[in-house]
Amino acid sequence: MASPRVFFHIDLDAFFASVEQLDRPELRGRPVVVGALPGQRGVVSACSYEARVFGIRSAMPISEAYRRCPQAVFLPVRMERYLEASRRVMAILADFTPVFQQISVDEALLDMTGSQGIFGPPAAAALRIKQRVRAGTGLSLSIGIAANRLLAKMASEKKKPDGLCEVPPGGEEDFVAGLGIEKIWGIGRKTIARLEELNLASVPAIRAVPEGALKALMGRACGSYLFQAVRGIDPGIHAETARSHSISNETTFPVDTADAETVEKLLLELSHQVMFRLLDEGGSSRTVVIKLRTADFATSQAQETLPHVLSSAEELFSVSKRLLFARWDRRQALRLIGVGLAQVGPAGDEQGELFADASGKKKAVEKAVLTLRRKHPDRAPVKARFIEPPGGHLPPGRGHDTMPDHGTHQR
DNA sequence: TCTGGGGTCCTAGGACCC
DNA sequence: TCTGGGGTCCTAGGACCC
Repeated sequence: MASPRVFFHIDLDAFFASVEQLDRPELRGRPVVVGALPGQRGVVSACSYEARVFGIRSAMPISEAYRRCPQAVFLPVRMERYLEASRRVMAILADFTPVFQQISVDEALLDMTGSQGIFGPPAAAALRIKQRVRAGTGLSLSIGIAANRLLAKMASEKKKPDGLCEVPPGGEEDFVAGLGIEKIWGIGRKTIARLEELNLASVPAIRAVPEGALKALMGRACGSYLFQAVRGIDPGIHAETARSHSISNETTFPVDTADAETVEKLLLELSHQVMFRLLDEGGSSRTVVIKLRTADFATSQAQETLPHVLSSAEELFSVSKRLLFARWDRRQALRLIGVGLAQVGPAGDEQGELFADASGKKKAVEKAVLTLRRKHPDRAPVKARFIEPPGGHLPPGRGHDTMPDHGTHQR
């Protein structure tokens, strides 16, 4: 007979802000907001619990955060540092089980099924994890324990910060019944609004609806998801199976622009960033995606699948440029542009062949650029024709290369 | 409130093939 | 000339999460 499964969901508390407070003791006990700086376009990436007292939250516009608490310490995102701290925490967590899934910079899922013989009851193991992470890194975290990933995830939310919450075996339905629907993972603003319209804005109300009716009202996938989630059944969040994925980089202009050359320059840089990441992970893709957001915040995407695998940043640039300029109504200023690759899979033989002949040279150039970027991550590659004559200057705000930002919520 | 950046999964319609 | 049903690939958009 199989023993009941035991999952731990680990969530680092106010992660980015906690790392800043760790590095700078004078910030401890003070409201700290990590993200855009006041005056810039952007949002809160993470904030300390002291800042939350003022109503500051992740994803809030920075202007709003400043209005609520001008005396807070506003800091830029130092992703390299957070990634380093994250790696140290994850290494400790991985010591506790071979079945370990990192979900984001500040979250992990541990399958602790059958670990009782080594660590004792789940709660005792969880306390050991918290102690070891605190001793090893100075960071605090919250742990949710349950029989599946969905419940473990919702449990870790419940007692933050520095919390421990266990859903006892058999207590699954009661646990979910005690939650507001906004606490259920996967149910966001739009779904709540729709459920309210239908007078179904509570767990018991949703439970009373048969699965078929729920699917008819909310759509097949959403209905089926809701039916299971309100009963504490994991509909399959965070599957382990590796699938094709996507890689993208996007940037909001400091000021909206309708200048083609400015747009093109950024597009070139984004193409390099994306291709760099593709080569770095040894992936390949045939599908180019561009994204644009106009001054009125309307956002759209266009994509094109090529008959062959992308072979260079130059090619990515030329395809994305064609797509973007076909989409862009030049009377409208742009707020943001993005470049991405979809359906990224492992690089196969087709790529080897491709690089072996015609594009071998390009690939060599690409590799050289990659190496350069590793050595000088602060410098963006610029095409010769974009380099300004002596005395000229590079466009503002585009002079540096950023690591991908891994999110906002409750860091 | 004047709204970042990086992702995932789902849907619906059209093209094309058998 | 009008008619199937199923499958795959592609595109655009939407919801959600960190």
